[in-house]
Amino acid sequence: MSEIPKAYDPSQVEDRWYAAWLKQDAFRADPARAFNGARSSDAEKARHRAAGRREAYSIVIPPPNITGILHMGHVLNNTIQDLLARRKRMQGFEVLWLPGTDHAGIATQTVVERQLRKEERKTRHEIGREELLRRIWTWKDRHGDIILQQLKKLGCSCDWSRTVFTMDGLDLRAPVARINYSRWVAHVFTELHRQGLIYRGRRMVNWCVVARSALSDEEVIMKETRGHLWHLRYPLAESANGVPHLVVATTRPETMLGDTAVAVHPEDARYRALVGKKVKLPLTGREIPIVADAAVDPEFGTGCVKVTPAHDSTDFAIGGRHGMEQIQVIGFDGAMTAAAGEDYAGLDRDECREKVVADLQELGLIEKIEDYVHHVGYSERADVPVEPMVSDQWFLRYPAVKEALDQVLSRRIAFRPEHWIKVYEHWIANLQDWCLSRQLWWGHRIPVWTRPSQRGGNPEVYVGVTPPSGEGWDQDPDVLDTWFSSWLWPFATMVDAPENLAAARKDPCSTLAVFYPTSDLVTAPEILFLWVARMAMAGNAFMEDLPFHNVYFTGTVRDKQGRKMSKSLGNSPDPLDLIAKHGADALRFGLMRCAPLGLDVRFDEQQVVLGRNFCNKLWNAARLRLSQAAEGGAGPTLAGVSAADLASDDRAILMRTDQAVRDLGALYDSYEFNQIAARLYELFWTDYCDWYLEASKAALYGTDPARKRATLAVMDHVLHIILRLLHPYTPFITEELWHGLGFGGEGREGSIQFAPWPAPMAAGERARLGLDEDVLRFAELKRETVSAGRHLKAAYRIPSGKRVRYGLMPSADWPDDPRELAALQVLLGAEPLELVAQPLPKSAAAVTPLGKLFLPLEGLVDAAAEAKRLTTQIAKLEKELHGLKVRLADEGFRARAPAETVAAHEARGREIATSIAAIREQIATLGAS
RNA sequence: GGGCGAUUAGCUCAGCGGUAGAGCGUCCGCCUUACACGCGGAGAGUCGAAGGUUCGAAUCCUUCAUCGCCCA
Repeated sequence: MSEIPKAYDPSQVEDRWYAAWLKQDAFRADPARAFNGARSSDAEKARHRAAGRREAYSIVIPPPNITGILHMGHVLNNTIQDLLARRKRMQGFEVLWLPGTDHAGIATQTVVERQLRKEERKTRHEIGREELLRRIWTWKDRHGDIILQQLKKLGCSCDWSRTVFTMDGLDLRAPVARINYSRWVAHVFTELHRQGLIYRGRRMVNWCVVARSALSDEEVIMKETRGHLWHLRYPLAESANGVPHLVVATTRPETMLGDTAVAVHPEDARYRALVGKKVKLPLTGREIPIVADAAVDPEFGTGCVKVTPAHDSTDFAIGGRHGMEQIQVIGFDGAMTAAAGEDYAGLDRDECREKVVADLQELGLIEKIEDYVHHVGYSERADVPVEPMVSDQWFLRYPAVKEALDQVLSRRIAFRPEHWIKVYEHWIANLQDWCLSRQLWWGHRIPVWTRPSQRGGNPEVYVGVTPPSGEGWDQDPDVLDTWFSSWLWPFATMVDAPENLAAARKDPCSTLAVFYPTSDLVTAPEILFLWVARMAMAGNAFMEDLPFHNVYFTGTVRDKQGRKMSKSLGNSPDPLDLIAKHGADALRFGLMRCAPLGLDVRFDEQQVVLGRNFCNKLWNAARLRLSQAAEGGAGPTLAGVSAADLASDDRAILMRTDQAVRDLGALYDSYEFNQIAARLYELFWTDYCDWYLEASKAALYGTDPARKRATLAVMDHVLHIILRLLHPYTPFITEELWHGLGFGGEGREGSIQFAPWPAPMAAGERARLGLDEDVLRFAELKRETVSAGRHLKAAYRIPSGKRVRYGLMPSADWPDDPRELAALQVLLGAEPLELVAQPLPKSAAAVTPLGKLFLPLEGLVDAAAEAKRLTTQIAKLEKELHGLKVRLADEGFRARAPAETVAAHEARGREIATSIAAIREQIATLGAS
């Protein structure tokens, strides 16, 4: 015993086991020994099973971005995936958890460009496209899989041999990729283009001036912003009815330099007479028309709005309807263009705003400035205001929209929690075409080539997976949105290249045939549109099937005060620090314990401490068992144990364990991971440690070898189950103890990872061991009795550990069984516990379900205090009794409530009345003692 | 402005029609031969507010309030 440390030290255990698991190839998924359950009839399943094949279970990881480092959101997300995967492995499934990373176009290119600027004071244009890409690949070599290494510290059981990167196939230094992911991206583009769903258009798009690229609508975050509403005076070019000027209200005065009109609502009587006339645009001298357009909201400002077709999407539409010119005054870099006029050209858009306002003010053309709260779109990555900009881009009309919607509405794709269905439905109903092109270099280059036509006219266009033959072709310089590669993730990670899709489908042992569709997807709701919805469409469009059966949406991990974790707040703990301090098991268990389905997670390091304490408790429960090893039984089996060998505590823990096994099944079915953790905690800590182990000490330290043998058999049986139930949550310590307790064996087969998931006990076995409801009922009476007895000690300030004499005057429920007396004695810390026929004199007493309990105090008993204590108890009981009586006296209740309820109330009433009588009796005897 | 979610003990959450629960924190007592990362005991809630349905509501319905998220 002494060689096993008292406190559990995870640092000695976790890395060792992770390395062992990798060596055993424990996480490798082999399609050859599996079959696709979702696509098999019952008869086929039976045939597969007979051939020794396992049902497949698969998860694809939401690929973290190569610039990322592990944060609490990843820990939550990946712990959930890991515990799903581990449980399925134990349930006998062939599990594929497929890992990988995504190339994060904007983020990655930004990181490397920043480095370039800092270290060499160069821009990407100075070093050129090829050199920049070379440098990003080098950067990726160094940093790209940091996060995957971190997931290993967390214990994630991914099949690392299948790791995919969304730009696999593009690295010129490694031309042969296991999965040519990039070829898939080009293939899908080409195919959708062929179907006419991808087109090129000149449109108003969201422009990020930092990335100098277009963004999709989903990459724009609307932020509430305190700004101003500037009311500008635009003088009329020729006076009309004595009106000197119009007042237009705007949140962006700098755009006035690009105004091409003033617009009013056609029904607006105030301005009807002015439509068709002109105003003189201040600062530019240009004359621009006053037009009528229904898009104008007469309630906004003065009802007159300035129209800037090149810099506002509503104005773009108005401009289109009225054939207006688009004057681009803000450049793609965010600085004012020459078209803004020589006073403003070259200024940053923010500086320009200040100057325009100052200049107008000087001219007396600002009517007023109001504070104004409005919503401004920000670039998700660069966190700067997005500039609406007209440019030529590639767009996609989404494919398979109907299928993707129907599958979610019909629950064929089940969302958990379900309320995300409505959000999904709403988004689908309001779909806008997806702007696919990005003006970046890092990513999948758009597979479109053009060359000038030989005979003049429109240039030739070629779209294809491989470059066209012939001379003079130029490839589109832009790359595709990163999400345009991510949306293929569930299947493109499973087939080496699109041209082999048909073969993969036909081969029943291919990864795709076995593992697609995937089973569960675990992700954050923030990417419901960016990723989940689009995967559903891509799956249907290219696999003619949904990509996953279940989608679990995690909550957001927040700090104790409910704030989102962020770098700037510094409130985001480093998970690796937490692992170093408390262990990965502790982090996993602690986090899962406080992460409810459908709610955000309030995280605090205290939760991890709780996890650590739990692991330590587990460690010590195993130590207790090992300290008894010399007299150990025949391993984790109850086969040699008969009902007669078992005391009520043995039966109770067997039943509670069995009940937990059943409860956990239902909780896993409903993805209530925090409840699972709580249930495990209760079973192990409360039921097993606090009650069973304490009671079992009567047998362990007693003199009856048969009792001791039976007790050890029960301990082994229960520990054997508890370790397996806990393994998905705390994989490392359970593996360590599995072997420490001698349950495991050599190699992969001896690992707890492949030990069968505990099954509910068969009815026959329950009957054989005498496990029935009466056992639990009696156990409850015993708990109440013990609590009452301990309370007596505490009430008289007797240290709980001090062994003192107790007397029990048993009630009718007391079984005539010396084993019960021995257990009760240990649980009470009594020495001795005597059965008595008369009240013990000079005693404090408690009325318990199993009898009157006396604690002799040899003159220490304070009759007044004792009377007060007992009277308080009576008051409590009487209050409850009163409530019951009122209800029972109610005719409506008697007439309408179910008979069992009435009976239960009556029974409880009798019970209370009996207790009250007994306590009164005790008070009456106080004076005599 | 539209939609969704939350509101239960100091904190984090269970309970979702029949006597208000857990963990943590607090207080008191204990180094009781597995564990002080522990053990025993105690105190603590008019279940956000107001109506309604019901014999009975934390639980179902309506309205409102506050907070959060998504979409405009």
